[in-house]
Amino acid sequence: MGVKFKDIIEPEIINFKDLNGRIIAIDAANSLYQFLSSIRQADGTPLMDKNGNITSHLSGILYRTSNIVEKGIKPIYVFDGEPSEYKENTINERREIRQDAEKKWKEALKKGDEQTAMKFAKRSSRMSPYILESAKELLEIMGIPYVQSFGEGEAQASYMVLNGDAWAVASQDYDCLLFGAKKIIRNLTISGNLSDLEYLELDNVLNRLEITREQLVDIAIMVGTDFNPGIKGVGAKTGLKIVKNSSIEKYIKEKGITFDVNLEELKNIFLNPNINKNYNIKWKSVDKTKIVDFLCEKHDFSEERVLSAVKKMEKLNTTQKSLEDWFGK
DNA sequence: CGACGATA
DNA sequence: TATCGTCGG
Repeated sequence: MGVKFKDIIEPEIINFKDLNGRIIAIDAANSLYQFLSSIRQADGTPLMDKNGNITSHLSGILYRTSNIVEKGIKPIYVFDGEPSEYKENTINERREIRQDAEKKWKEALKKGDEQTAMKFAKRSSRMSPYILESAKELLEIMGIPYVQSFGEGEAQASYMVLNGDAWAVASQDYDCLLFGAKKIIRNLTISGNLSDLEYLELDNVLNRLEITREQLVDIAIMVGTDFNPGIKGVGAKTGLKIVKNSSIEKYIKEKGITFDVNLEELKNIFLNPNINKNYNIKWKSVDKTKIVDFLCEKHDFSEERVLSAVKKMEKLNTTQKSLEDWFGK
């Protein structure tokens, strides 16, 4: 879900042109979830090949990636590793929501209520090992690099920006601000009004709010994150006031609030995440034979459509870093 | 979500 | 050229 910062964040609107030549670290889990939940038929059934394998995510990766490559962007997909033990409650909660949604989806299908069916089908989306493996296989064939995180993908992607290996992180969640991503892009999609990409710079966010990243993390912990439930009644605006006029420590002491986890450890999930520093990034040209075999032969995609996406992919500059990333700001 | 054809 | 509706797998 991600931390609820909407009330204190003022994103800039940018255009695809502003990303020309840029390396973007894409939160893979975030993208895959979007594809799985939204690429569906009217009754909520995902796209599938004739063997019943889900292909919605493959469709999403193929068409979105080829589009952004055509626009001069060099993508890197960053996959999640092992979740923190602090995330257990969130994971269990999500599983229950999914299972409940699946039940309601099937019930609505029996009644022939497509709208309700679709609503619950979207919520039933599940990230299986097959989804992850097939996504990585497609990226390899497309010549798009991906990085396997040790922990949170957003933490890894944020580090990659800090380290100069990517220009920005693309994710719908604001969590990468907590992980220290200097630049963040939301709505990196081709649909939408072509120019409603949201852009955030961490330093601008902190300057405007007149707080430090540590204080932003404190706000998140009070609002609630994937790793802790937060404090009831504290939203982003209240949290901001607390860190500016007082502190999270003083506030919980005054209110007699106790966390059932160690506060410093919770902060460290964001401030000192476990990072895989041994990654290498290389763009290759798309393998036309393999992509046709994988998508058309194995997964029943239309060859005509795949080839037109392949054509867009051929714009990819396969040098390791773009000029902008060597010399740019 | 994004491709593609229809429509104007 | 822009917007809409339906299909894709």
